[in-house]
Amino acid sequence: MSIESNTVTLEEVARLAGVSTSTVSRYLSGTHQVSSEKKAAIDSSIKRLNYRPNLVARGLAKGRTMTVGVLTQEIASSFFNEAMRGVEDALASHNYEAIFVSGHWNKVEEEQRLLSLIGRRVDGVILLVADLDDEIMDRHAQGVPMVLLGGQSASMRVHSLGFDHYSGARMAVQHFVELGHRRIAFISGPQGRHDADERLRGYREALEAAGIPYDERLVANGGYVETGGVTAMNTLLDRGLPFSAVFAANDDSAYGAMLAMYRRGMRVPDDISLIGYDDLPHSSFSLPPLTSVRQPLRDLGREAASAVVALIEGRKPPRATVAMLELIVRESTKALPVGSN
Amino acid sequence: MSIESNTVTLEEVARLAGVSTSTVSRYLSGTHQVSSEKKAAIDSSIKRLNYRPNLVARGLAKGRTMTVGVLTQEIASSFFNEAMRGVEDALASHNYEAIFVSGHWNKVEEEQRLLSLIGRRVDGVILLVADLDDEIMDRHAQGVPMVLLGGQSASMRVHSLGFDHYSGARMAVQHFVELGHRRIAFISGPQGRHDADERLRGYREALEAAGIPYDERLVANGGYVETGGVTAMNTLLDRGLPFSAVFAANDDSAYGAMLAMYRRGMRVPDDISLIGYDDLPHSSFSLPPLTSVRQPLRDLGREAASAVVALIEGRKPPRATVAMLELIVRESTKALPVGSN
DNA sequence: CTGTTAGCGCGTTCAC
DNA sequence: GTGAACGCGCTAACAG
Repeated sequence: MSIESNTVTLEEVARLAGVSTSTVSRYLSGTHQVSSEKKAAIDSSIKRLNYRPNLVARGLAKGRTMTVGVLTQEIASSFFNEAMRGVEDALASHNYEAIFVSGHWNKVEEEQRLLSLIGRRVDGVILLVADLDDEIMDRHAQGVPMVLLGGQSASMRVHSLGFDHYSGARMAVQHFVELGHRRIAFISGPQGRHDADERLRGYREALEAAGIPYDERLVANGGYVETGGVTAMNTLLDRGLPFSAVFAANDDSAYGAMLAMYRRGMRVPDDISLIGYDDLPHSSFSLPPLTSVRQPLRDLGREAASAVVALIEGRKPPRATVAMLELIVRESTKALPVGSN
Repeated sequence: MSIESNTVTLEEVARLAGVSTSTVSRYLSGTHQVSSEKKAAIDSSIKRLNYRPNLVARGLAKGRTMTVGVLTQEIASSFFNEAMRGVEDALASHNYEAIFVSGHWNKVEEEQRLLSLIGRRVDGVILLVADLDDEIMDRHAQGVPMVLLGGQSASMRVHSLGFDHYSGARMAVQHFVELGHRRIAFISGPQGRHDADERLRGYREALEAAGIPYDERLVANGGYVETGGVTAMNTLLDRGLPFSAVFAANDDSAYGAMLAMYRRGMRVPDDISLIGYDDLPHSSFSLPPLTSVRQPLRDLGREAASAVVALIEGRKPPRATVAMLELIVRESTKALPVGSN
């Protein structure tokens, strides 16, 4: 029978075990040897009292909390899920723990949360696609090891782990080209956001590399969201220019595009081929299952975690092992019959 | 220019301002009046040193951390998103903050995370659909105010805020009945899980209420996941019994069902009508947009938060205001032509 | 109103 | 190996 109350302290454990608090502390942290008789006494004492170390006190005493804060946008988005898993995994293997807070795509809130994390004295911070200004990141990175995952900070203090959006976009377009498509439209993401701009650039340069002139009338903004995808697809279709393929800057806008086509009675890939980006879990189950560019989110999360830990421990973060982008080919793309177009 | 270092303490602020630490502390917490000259001195001192209170030390001193821990399953799932937002909102209005950790649907991990939260001395805990045994919840609820959102604990100590899965299921089936359907299949969730069982019960009793005999051959397990939905739908179809409508225990399995039909060239709702449960954000964009049962997740999250705060402050949690379930009718359901079936 | 003195629970010297 | 004493940064009595 364990005794109740959550306010059992190390001191009580020590008293019951007939030893000093230092001994208990040492035994718990495993830093020193402790005679086996005392070990036993302490063990049973801990069990009887149902003792749980007070992490707050420990944190204050050691000046380290063994936890890293993760600032995400929407704490629940399938996009972030994989990355967070990677972060948790890697952290756990280093005996650190992650706590999550969310910024809700709002700069002000984001900074608040970041400050709160720092106030909690987390040992490090991982910014999962932050929207923060470089200057702000830089300022706060003075106080705590910080890595930015999925972005590129100008600050020397923050360790950036970017995604290669440019190459991913090129892969997608190139796949269309290989299938014989030449009239390829693009549903872009939010202008001004680095990742969105890079994907657009990839689209343009892949076209160029294939000797296909860039035509801005074949580009419409989808803002990375489903409704935007619907609108963009309608815009594209209404402009009346022919195209046989569409590359959407992310899967969500691709879903929207599919819905727009569905409403018009058009079929993917028979009428138009479609490729998305991010390879969300759902993309295996859309109608039809969507061809998409997959980023090794989990691995990237792991790397981010390893990087903070390295930073925390005063080492320099390992060189990023270039994670491989992958085009997951499903059923939304189809070769263009020779001679058509 | 603010000075660097994150190790600025209250004491340094006090010294620079020429006052005692208590005065600074009091000014910061606003518990006592402080002369306006000192206020100014402290303010400028804080600014110059770029002081941030050490929340760890504060937590130790006060015995309260002003934070509640939220244990979720998949930290990033659209299902939990709304609920978490509600939790954050309500908590913020009470000056508490939320930190999230995830149990990954794994009992062992779940308990670990819970212990970690308690070790961090959070003032309260919200279990967002926990898988924990009643006994374990009960044990830990001794030490900290605990509310279970989306479940029903046998423990008197934990404040349960259940969802009304039963009624939701009845709503769905009843809608089918009103549309003239009588051969209604069901894709069930994981057997043994309370919510899944309740949805099944709702399905059965709604049938009964409509004078339709329950036929277990019209039920197949989808396990709440897409792949399960595919399998279940195939099973149902392969059994050869006629049915004109399918109620899936959640949206994910409904998506799977749609894919299975798509593969067979069947159309929703022309060949078969379909209703899901949870009304995930994506359901507005599936092909066709899915009719689904929506739970007021955000409101429930708010209630959970208000309940923990009440518990923490020694009040008794307000009586749950019965949140309304809603059937969101989209395009996956269709009336059966009179005389058919 | 404000300074002084004690802790909060734990890790960590420093002696033995 | 082990205990005593001190300190982490802050709040909370206790006296003015």
